[in-house]
Order: sequence, then C-alpha cells, then structure tokens
Amino acid sequence: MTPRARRTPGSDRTTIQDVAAAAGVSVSAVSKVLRDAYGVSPQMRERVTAAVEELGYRPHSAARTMRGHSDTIGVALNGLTSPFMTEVATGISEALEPTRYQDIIVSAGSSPAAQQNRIEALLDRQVAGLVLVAPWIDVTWIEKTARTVPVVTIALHGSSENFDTVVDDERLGAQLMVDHLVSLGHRHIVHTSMPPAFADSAFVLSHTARRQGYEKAMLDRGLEPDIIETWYSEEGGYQAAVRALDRDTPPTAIFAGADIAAFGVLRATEDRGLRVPEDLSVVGYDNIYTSTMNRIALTTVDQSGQVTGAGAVRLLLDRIAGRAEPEEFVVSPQLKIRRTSGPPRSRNH
Amino acid sequence: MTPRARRTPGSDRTTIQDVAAAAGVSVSAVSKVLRDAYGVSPQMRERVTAAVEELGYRPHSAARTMRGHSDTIGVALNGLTSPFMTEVATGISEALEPTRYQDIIVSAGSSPAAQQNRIEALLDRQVAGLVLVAPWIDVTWIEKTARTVPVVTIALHGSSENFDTVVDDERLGAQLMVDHLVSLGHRHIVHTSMPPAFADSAFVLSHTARRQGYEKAMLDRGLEPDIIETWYSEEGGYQAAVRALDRDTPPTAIFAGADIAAFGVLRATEDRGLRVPEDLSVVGYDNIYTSTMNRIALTTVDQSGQVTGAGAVRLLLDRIAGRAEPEEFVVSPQLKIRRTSGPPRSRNH
DNA sequence: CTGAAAGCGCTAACAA
DNA sequence: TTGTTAGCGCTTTCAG
Repeated sequence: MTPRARRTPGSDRTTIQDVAAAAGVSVSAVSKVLRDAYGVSPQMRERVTAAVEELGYRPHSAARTMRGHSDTIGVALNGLTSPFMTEVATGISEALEPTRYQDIIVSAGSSPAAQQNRIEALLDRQVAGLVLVAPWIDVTWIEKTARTVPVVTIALHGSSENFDTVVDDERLGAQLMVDHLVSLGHRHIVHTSMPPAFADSAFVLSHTARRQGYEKAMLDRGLEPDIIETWYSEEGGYQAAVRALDRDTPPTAIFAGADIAAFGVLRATEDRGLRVPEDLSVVGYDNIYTSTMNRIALTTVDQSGQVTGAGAVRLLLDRIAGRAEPEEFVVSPQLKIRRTSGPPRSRNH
Repeated sequence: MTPRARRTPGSDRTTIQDVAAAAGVSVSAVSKVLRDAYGVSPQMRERVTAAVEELGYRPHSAARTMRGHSDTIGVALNGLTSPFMTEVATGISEALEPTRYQDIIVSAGSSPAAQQNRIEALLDRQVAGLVLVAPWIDVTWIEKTARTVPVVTIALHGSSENFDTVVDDERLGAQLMVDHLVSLGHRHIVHTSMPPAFADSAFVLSHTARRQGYEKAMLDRGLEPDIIETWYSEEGGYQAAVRALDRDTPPTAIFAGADIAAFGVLRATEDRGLRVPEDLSVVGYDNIYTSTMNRIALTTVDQSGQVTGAGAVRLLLDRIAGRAEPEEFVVSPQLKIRRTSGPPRSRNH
C-alpha cells in the first residue's frame, strides 16, 4: 500500500490512491463514491467516506479537469470598481452556492485586447462555463468561443446564436426616466453617454441601449434628443455637464447615463452655484449605494445586480446541462425618485 | 447519459502534440520553447513559434498544473462590497500584469467556515500562491496552510512564521485622527468598532488595530476611551450613534471605525437635526469614494488599496521565488481632513 | 458491484 | 541540441 516514491512538488498531498489503500478498495471505487456515480454498495460508500474523512482528502482539481470534469465557472468583469459589477458578481456567487460549481472572478480590464486575453486565460483553465459581464469584445469572437464552452453574457443586448444573454431592460429604464422628467415639466433634457462598443453590430452594450431608450422616448414625445458623449465616470459626467451648461440655452435637466457620471454633473452644478433640483434636475442610472445616501438622494433607475447575477447562473447551468437554443433573460428596471429631480424653474415667458 | 456531448476531451483542442507534428519536432522541444527553457536552437524556436501561431495553440493550464507549474495566484476576499477590498484586488491585478502570473479572485464570504471552504477550493486548484485579504480565520490554520503554499495576508496584524503580511499602520492612522480631533478641541470622542475576530490571539484584524490605536491615543492624552461595539456597516454606525447620542453626556465627536459606519452616524445626526460638524464631528476610516464627494466630504484616513495590493504581490513573488523568512510590509495611512470635522461648540464649561 | 488499466496534455529525466 | 518516455491524479471503459 505504499505509493511508489514521489519526486514531484507537493509530495505530501493525499491522493485518491492513498484513500483507496486506507479503505482497502480500488481507486475507481473511491472515484465513484466521490462522484456519486451509480453502482456502489452502502458499505463501500461508508468505508470510503470514512477514509476520506480521516485522511482529510480533497480531490485534485486539475487532475479532474484533465478528464473533462471542471466545476469552475469563470466570471469576467471589466473592472471591480463599478458597484454594479460587484453586485452582479455577488449575485453569481450566491446563486452558485447550492450547486457543485464555484466561481472564479477575473478583472479583465477595459481594453478589448486585455479582456480577450483574460478570458482566454479562463478558457485555458477549462472552466465549465463563462459569464461575461459587459464584454467590450467583438461579438463574433464570443459566438465562436460559445461554440466550445457554455457562455452567458450580461448587459449585451442583441440576439445571439450560441450563448445566452441577461439584460436589464435599459430602453424601458431610460424611458421611465424621460417620462418622469417630462411629467415634471422638462422639455430640454440632455443625456450623457459614451461611445458605442461595437462599430457596426446588431449588438449593443448597456450604455448604448440606454441612449437608444432615451432617444426614442424623447422623439415619442416630440422632444429633441440632445446627447453629449463623454465617459461613464465622475470626470466624464463633469465634462459633459460643463459642455451642456455652457450652451446658449442650457438644459433644465441632465440625465446621466450612470450614477457615477451624475456625481460629476453634481460637482459641476456646485462649481457654478446652481441649486439642484431648482436650477437643474440631475438624474442617473444604476442606483449605486452612494446615490441612496440622504445627502445625495439621486433620482435614478435601479437594476438589481443580484437578480441579474442569479439569472445568469440559471441560464448557464441550463446550458451546461445541454440546452443549445439561445435564451434571453430580461430584468425589469425600477425608477427611484429621490431629491435631485423636480420641476424646472419657469425662467422665461 | 452524458449531457456534455459537445466537448469530447481531445477532439477539438489543439495540443502540444499537434504543434509538434506541425513543426516536425518533438513534444519536448515544443515544451521547451514554450517555457523558454535552456537548450533550443534559434531555428527550432522559430519553427515552433510559427506552428503555435498558426494553430492558435494555447497550453492546457490543468495539464501544466499537474506537473507542478501553476501560474495562478488565488485572491480570497471576504466580499466584493467593500470598496477597499476591490481597490486592493485591482492593485493586485495590476501588479501581476507584467509577470507570468494571473490572479483569480474568490469572494469568500464572512463566516470563517465559508472562507476556509473557498480557500481550500483555491488550494484544490493548485494556485502558486495565495493572497488572503482580511481573513476571518484561525491563524494556526493559515500557518499550516502557509507551510504548503506561499501565502501573504492583508490587514492581519501580528508576527507570522510562515507567511508574509501587508498592513496599513492602523494604530498610527487612528492616532492621527484622534490628534486631529483633540487639536480641534474635542475631549469626548466615541469610537465605533466591532468584535475582535480572534478570541485569544497575538493576531488582530484591522478594526481591532484601529481600536487599539484609538485607545492608546486617548490614554496618552489623558482622555477616556469610549468605545461602542456594533458592526462596520451603515446600520451598525447608525446604531452606535443612537447609543452615543442617547447618553446623558453625548460626545462631541464620533470616530467611526469605517467610512461606511460613519455614513450611518451621519444619518443619525440627520434624524435628530444635528448639524455636522457644528453639533457633532463625524469622522471615518478608509477614504472610500463616497467620502470624497463634495456633498459628503467626510474627514477620514486614507490607506491606498493600490499600494497595499502591489505590496502583497511583491512579497508573494519573493516568497514563490524561495524566501522563507516572514516579512511585513507596512503602508502609511494619511489623514484626509474634510468638512465633517470641526471645533466642538463651546456649549458649557 | 468492483477493480485493472488506459489515458487526459503536459513537463522533466534521461538517452541519443 | 534534440527526442523518448514515464508519470502527475484523476475518470472511465471494460472485464471479472
């Protein structure tokens, strides 16, 4: 029962061989018990379980993986800094809790090349499935990848062939917000956005869907869309606000594409001594924690990161189990009216 | 039945064998080129590289791992919700960028059992090293683990034997804050903390170090420490503030152990119509993004998550390279004086 | 119901 | 300098 001389690193590791020897059974028996495979007698199960317990045995993940048995789900985020991202990640982890899968997260960065690189690294690790959150990557590449491994994307709007998608209904969310502002009396509403991720594609990322929702909602009400393209960041929001407020006829409301950008807008109003919402209504999208604080009280749109993450997991597990037709899971947004929006001052007429 | 008929192991994957065949050389030659090992002729290198390129070959990570060649660093966080955590994680990723290692992150949860479980899962994946951020785990277990795999902890204060530590000098940070408040004229300063992680141990986690720093600083100035133990959360801060303000002689300043708790304190002041800092100074620790906003402008202590993460990587790589003696890397905190702290109202005597 | 044995893709002796 | 080959720890036919 002495395993032959080991010479590799990690020589003190308990292997399935050790367990088999201790239990006085074959390795395949141990393997079967471990995997709950069919055809093991209760007493065999018991002996093995006891040996596993006693030796503190844990299966070698890489060895399993080599036989095509990965129980790892890879999650690629394009950064940990956005609270929505982390909420999604938390939702994924929680949804995976009761399953045999565990997730590993990589922060993939925002450049397409870096993201692709990190995702390939995940693939090299033979993940059982992939969740791509707001992938800033050519969709044909995703389609190709999805033919090899189950994939579900989050925040990518469009009809996929080989992977599933989970999206917030951002067109609706943007519409809710425009409705809110219009009902307050606003006519000139600026939206801050950022450049589309894909040049010519049937797919768009969240921010573009928000922008489209805004455009349509404005047009539907006979109002003229007014979009300023910067970036979803505090500074981006600030820049956009400066540009909007420098105009001859500044807007009465600024609808930032993201809460973080709305904070930049807020900073611009403070710089100029404008009161919110009396002089300018400022609203966002995402409902991150900071927005809920009493001193901020930003009117925004909430999309549950928890629900989003959990939906992605459900779809992914389905797909791992064999489903091949693409599915889409749509999360409903919810308007959160707080104190940064109000009726415009009737400044003229 | 097998649900995953799609990916028969070996069917569509390009292996090192394929590359060898395509290049007309042996597998070991390919392996050597891939690993930049000694003893390959330039022309061999070129042929192999060309074949790798053409076939789009990528090494199978699990197979490498089985030969003891992991290039994965595991990072265990006890949650993604704390901005400091994510900043550290970002720092780690960035510091790993130029190396051959890549990090994978697991959100380990806050219960010791769950954390241990997730860390073991990382170990099963044969990581080359481990970064444990604020591990809420029995240190003897960490010591034991660290004898098997290189480990560095973040936010764990104490002298380790088998692993390295990166800490913010939180005792100093707390002292800076007490100094600041005292110099403003405060005498009665309440500190909000949370229960120590370890019952009897030479090790303490950040929050306990902050508390110790506060206690010592108060005592050094002949002032009486006044600690309320709740939790580092908005609600925890709120509860602590309620208890402090309900006293016969309420404090003139509350030093929350974390910014997030300070926000709860702020909410309590709003509930009671207290002005900050006129009626009460409120300060925190961490300098998270929200605290920097103009509308919050929380006085706090900054500890760079970037520097912390990068420090952890440096130590870990050193240790992987062979260093055995434990090292400690101390990050200096910095006081950020903003608008929630000011002189106490001279209400009486 | 149980066990022997053949690999999974790769690295590292060891030979040539 | 290059190639051959024996495993790493596990799963999985396929016999017993």
